[in-house]
Amino acid sequence: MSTVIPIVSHTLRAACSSCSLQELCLPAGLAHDELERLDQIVNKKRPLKRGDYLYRAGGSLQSLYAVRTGFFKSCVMHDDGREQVAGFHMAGELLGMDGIGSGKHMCDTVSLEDSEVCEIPFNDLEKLSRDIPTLQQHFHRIMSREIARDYGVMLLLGSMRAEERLAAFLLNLSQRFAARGYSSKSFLLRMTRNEIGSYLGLKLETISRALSHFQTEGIIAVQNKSVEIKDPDRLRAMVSQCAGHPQQ
Amino acid sequence: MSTVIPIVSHTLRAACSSCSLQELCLPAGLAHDELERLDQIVNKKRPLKRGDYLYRAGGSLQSLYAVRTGFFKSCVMHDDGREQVAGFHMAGELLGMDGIGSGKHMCDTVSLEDSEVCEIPFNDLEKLSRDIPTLQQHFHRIMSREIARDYGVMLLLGSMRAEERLAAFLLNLSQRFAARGYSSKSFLLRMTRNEIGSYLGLKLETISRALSHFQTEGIIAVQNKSVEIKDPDRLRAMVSQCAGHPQQ
DNA sequence: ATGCAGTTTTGACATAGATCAACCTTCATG
DNA sequence: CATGAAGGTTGATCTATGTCAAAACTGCAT
Repeated sequence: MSTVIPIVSHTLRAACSSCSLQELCLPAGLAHDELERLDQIVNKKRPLKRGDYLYRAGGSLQSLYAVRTGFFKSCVMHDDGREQVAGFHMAGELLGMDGIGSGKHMCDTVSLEDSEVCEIPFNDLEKLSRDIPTLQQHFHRIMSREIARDYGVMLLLGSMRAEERLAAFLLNLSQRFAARGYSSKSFLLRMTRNEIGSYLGLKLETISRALSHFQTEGIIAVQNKSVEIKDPDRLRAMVSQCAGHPQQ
Repeated sequence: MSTVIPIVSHTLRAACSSCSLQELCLPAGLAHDELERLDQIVNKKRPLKRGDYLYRAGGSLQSLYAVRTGFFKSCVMHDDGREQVAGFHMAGELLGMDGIGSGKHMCDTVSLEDSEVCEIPFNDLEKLSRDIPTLQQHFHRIMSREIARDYGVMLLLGSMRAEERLAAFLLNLSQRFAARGYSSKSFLLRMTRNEIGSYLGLKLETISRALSHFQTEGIIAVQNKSVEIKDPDRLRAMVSQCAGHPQQ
C-alpha cells in the first residue's frame, strides 16, 4: 500500500472563519455566512522567509495582503536611493493599500522574520464589499485608520525630539503586542537599530544612545533585540509633555 | 411690484453634474445618470470665511467634504498643544477621510481663505457606492492616494534636508495648481511661513532663509505671499539628488 | 570550534537648523 | 491717515543630532 502525497499548489484557500486573528483583521464583525463568502476569495500564500519581498514598489497591485504570522517593514524609496521605513506591520494588519490609487505598489514590503500572509485579490474584495455592507464599512475603517496612523507619524517626525520619538515608538509597539495577546512589557524588536532610525527620521547611533539612556534611567531594560518596559508611565510622560517642548 | 428675496437654507443641493471640478473630484469617471444620483446626496454648504473651522478634532464625523473653492489646512494636535500641519487642501480635494476609522475627526481643518465646500454625508456615500461600482472604485483610489501622499510626506520629513523639503513643497504646489488650470510658474502662498514650517517640520525662520536663498540663486522670485518659479529644473534637481544627501 | 559579516555601542567632533533678538513690512481698523 | 498687530527678514549664537571612527558583540556558515 503506497501513501499518496498530494501535490499542493502554492496558494491554498484560507479560512478566515477559523482564524484567531479574525477580530483584528479584515473579517472583523462579519456574520458567519459572510465570513464563508470571504473565505472563498482569500488565499493563503506560501510562507515568506526573512528578507523576502512580499511586493516591490512599482509592481502592479493585484491583491492586498493580511499578515497571518511574522513581521514586515514597508520602505518608500527616493529617486536617488535614499530609503525610508514607512511602517512596521504585524499579525492582523492589512498591507498594500497605498497602491490602490495608481494600480502600482508605492513601497517595498519585506519580511523581517519568517512570515505568512493571506492574499486578498483586490477586485474580488471590491466586488464582495458591494454585497456585504459590514465588509465595506470595515474596509473603509481600515484604510482610514492607516491615514490616521500616518498623521501620527507626521506629528512624530515633524515635531518631536529624538527621545520622544523613540518613547512613542516603544509605546506603540507595546500596545500592538498587547492587542494581540502578547506581553506589553516585554518583547523582541524584530528590526535593526538602523530600521528604527529610518522610521523615526534618526540615525542608528541616536537610537542606540537613546535606548542606553532609557536603560540607565531605569525606564527600560534592553539587551540586543529584547526590550522590557520597566516604567511605562515615564515613557508616556516623555511623549506628552517634554518640558516646554523646544524642538531640535 | 415687490421683489421677493427667497430665504435660502444653509445647505443647498450641489450639482456635481455641472461642476467644473468633476474630473478632479469624487465624481471622476461617473456616467451621466450616476452623476445625477450623486447630486442627490451632496449638499453645498454655506461659504466659510478665512479662519473658519470646517471641523474640529474630536468632533463626530458625519460627512466628508470636497473643496469647491478656496484653500484649507489640516492640523493634528499633540496632547500638550503642539500642533503640526498635516496637509494643505485645494479645490477638488476630499477632506475628512482620517476620521472614518474612529467616527471622529482626527484633525482640525481650517479655511485659509474664503472658501466653499460640498458636504457628502458619509453613510449615503457608502450606500451609493455599493450601487455604483465606478464610484466605489474611485473612492477607494482617493483614499489610497491620501495614504500614498502621506508616505511621501514621511519621506520628506524623515530624510530630506531643509532646502530639499521646501523645494519639494514648492514643486508639489506648482503641480497641483497646474492640474487645476492655474499657472504652475506663478502663484500665491495661501499659508504663512509658520504654517509652511509646521508642515515641513522646520521653523519659520528656516523657511524664510531658504526662500531668500532660492531667490538669490535665481531659482525663484518671492515677494510676500507671491512666488514665481524661475528655474523649475534646478528645484527638481534639489529634491532628487542633493549631493550624497548627508542628513542633518 | 573558527571566522567573518553584519550589527551595536561608545566617544570625539562637526554642523544644520533651532533659538533669541531686533527690526522691518503689510494690512486691517478706527 | 494713523495705529497696532501679525507676519516676515536677518543676524548672532546655541545645541541636538549627525558624522566619523574604533572596538565589541552576535550569530550564521564553514
